[in-house]
Amino acid sequence: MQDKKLTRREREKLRHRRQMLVAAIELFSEKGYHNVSMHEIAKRAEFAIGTLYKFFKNKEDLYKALIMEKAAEYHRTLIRALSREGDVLTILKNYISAKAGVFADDVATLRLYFAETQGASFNIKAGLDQDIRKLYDELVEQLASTLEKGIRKNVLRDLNPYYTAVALEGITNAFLFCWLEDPERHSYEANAPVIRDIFLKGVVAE
Amino acid sequence: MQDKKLTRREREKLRHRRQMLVAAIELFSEKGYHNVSMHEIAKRAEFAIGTLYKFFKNKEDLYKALIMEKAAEYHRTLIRALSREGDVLTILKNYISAKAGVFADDVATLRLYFAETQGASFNIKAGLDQDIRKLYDELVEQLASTLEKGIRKNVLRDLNPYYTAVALEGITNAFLFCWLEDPERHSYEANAPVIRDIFLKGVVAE
Amino acid sequence: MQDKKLTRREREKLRHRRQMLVAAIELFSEKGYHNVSMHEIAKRAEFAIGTLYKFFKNKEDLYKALIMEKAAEYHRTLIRALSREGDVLTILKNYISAKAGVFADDVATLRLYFAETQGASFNIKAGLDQDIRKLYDELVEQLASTLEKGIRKNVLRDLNPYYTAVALEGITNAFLFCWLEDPERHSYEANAPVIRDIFLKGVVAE
Amino acid sequence: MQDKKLTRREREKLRHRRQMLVAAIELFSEKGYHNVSMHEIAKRAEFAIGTLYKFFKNKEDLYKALIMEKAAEYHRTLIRALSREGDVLTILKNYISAKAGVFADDVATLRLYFAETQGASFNIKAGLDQDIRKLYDELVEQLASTLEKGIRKNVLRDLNPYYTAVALEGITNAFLFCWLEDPERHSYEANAPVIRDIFLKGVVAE
DNA sequence: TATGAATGAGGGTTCATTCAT
DNA sequence: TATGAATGAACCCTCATTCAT
Repeated sequence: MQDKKLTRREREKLRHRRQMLVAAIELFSEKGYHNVSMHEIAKRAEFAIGTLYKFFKNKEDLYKALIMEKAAEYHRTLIRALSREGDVLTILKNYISAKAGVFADDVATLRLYFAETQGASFNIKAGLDQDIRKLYDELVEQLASTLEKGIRKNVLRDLNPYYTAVALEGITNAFLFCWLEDPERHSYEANAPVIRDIFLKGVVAE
Repeated sequence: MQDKKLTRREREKLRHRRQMLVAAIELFSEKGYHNVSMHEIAKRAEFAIGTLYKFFKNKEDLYKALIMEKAAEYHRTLIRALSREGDVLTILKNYISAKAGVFADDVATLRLYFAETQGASFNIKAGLDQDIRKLYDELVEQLASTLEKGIRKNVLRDLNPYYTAVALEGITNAFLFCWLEDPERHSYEANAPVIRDIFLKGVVAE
Repeated sequence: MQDKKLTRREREKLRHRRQMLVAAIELFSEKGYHNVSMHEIAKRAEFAIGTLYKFFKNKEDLYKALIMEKAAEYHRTLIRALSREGDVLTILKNYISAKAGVFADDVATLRLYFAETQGASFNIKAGLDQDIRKLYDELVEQLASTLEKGIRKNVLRDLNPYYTAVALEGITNAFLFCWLEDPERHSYEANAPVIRDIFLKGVVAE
Repeated sequence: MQDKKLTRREREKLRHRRQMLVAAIELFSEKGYHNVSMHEIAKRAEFAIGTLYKFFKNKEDLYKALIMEKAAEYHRTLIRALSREGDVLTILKNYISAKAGVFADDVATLRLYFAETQGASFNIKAGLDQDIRKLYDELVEQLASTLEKGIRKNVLRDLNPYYTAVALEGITNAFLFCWLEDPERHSYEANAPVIRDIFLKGVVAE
């Protein structure tokens, strides 16, 4: 966050690290973890292979760092959207919109995130699975507790909050996926109202 | 389909092929495409490596055959559910239930199917993506046209049929995924009513 | 031992294994474990690198197999020499001669054996050290017990049998080493009488 | 030798060099030449890698410097022991004792020295072999000439002086090796009388 | 036809060494 | 002079695929 107090050397190092991560995200997102070699990443980042290994212990480590940094940011944003003051319906609307924001200009990362969370990832890195799932579970719980609040206030119908959260996730991710597959045709932002329309109509009381 | 008219030789061959595919599904589903070797598959199927290659041109071919056979069956079942006579709401209810039926006792294949369709699969086999997506698109179109029928008959609200179909897919897949991750805790069948409740409430007119 | 009952395939496999070990011994002996690559060994043995790995799990495994096979043979021969019937002095003379026999036409292996046992080997393979040392310790114990017999019979002076065994090993190995360094100048066989002369004179009673 | 006339700068430099060599000896002795990296040595010596290379042209150079300095000291001590005035038997007794003195409190270096001289060292540095062997050969020659003197004076039996020297080296090294492997159990100093007993009994006249 | 030994390209990783600061 | 980031050759090993039997 605060690069200010770093020496020039340290700032350079951080910049280099970021360059490597950018190259890696691009390649992993284009071709998938197993179809990208460390040499390829190094080349794209314009560093020698040895330099790459100075920054990341090994390929799995690099991948994990990359995924976890992005996932943490994503979840932080969404948790924040759910934590804001206000009535439940507004919070849910904001939440639906916020989902687009995080990856707005970063389809590559979204692809990776989906590959990891939706696609029955196969333990690329032992532990990554667990770590990322923990984040995801936290998010769903938070969403469920928001929904529960709405139910208690009779704003929402009396549905199982957990499964309602799952349903909302399902819908929003489906639209994100549409956008991912063909960003020209399917704008997530433009479709957010559709999501709200269907989902909220399905869950609000009365 | 019709093993009857085949010679014993041909029947044997088909049986062997099936044995290989079963071994492959198990392994791919446990460990993912890139973490399974052809030798491993051959061994599990109790054939020599050379024999495996007599049946499948290469690893990608084997994988594609496997995925496409299952996907075709899956889509056939769902398309059939959508093609039945009857009122739209009943069709939709049946459709939601049918989704569970296909993979009822075959989590392994479901995992693979999800990895391939939800998880931003990375062109394991050039072309597989296209082929499977074509099936999927057909399904969504068919679903959309069913919904459209409902809209025309004023059974459903006037929503964009395509995106409504996307939303339904999103919800049902989310529940399938829950089941996949923890079959003990999250029975898809038991949750089908929740899906209907939320989704149909969201889309039916009045 | 008994190749007779093996199929042709199996005999071929054994022959190939032997060819690989021969290539490996030559190279390791010329340049040392760390200065020889698996590719080099494969090339010298006229096999592809992958074939080498079909026979040996990894480089350490190959090395260990090689060393242990030779060491076992060496120790078997010497133990046999010590186990023969007869008076102690004859046994010792035979033992001294036998030391040459094993490596008579295989300087390469002797070099490796010395590197491993005399040269403070640095655990090329965890466990190799232990395994080979166990063999060596057995040998020294056996030698010590032979000497002890001689002492009890008053054929030898009353010396500590273990350290006397160590001394004999030291002398014989020193001569083997001479031969190893310059086989033309220092024949072990020709020098065996010198060893007997000095050592036996030093230890016999009277 | 003479640090006195050196400037502070030069004295510092020498101290640094010594620190590096100490770190290197420890590591090489623990793990062997090939299992120690230059970075490791630099770190242990608490210098930057670049600084290490200011002092030693490369890894081989560092190793050679280290080995040769120790070897030179060792041989100097032994040659001195052989050069003293006095009767041959006393000289030999002193020589046997002196062998322990050099490495008395430096097992690390002894390990390296043995790895290099007994263990069929594999030309870690082209030339090191030759250089160290030259020292060794000088020592054996000197020892042989001492023995020859004894033979001429009829103090020793009429044996080949060179091979007798080889035998003495063999015995003493075997005991040093015992001590090296298990310093608790096998004290070289305590065993020196055994060596003298066996060896001298074997070589003295009458 | 079924077999499995053999192949070798290619990938992950290490580490001695250099050089700009 | 001391530093340590950067380099890239070279190594170990895997595995999809072929082909003689």
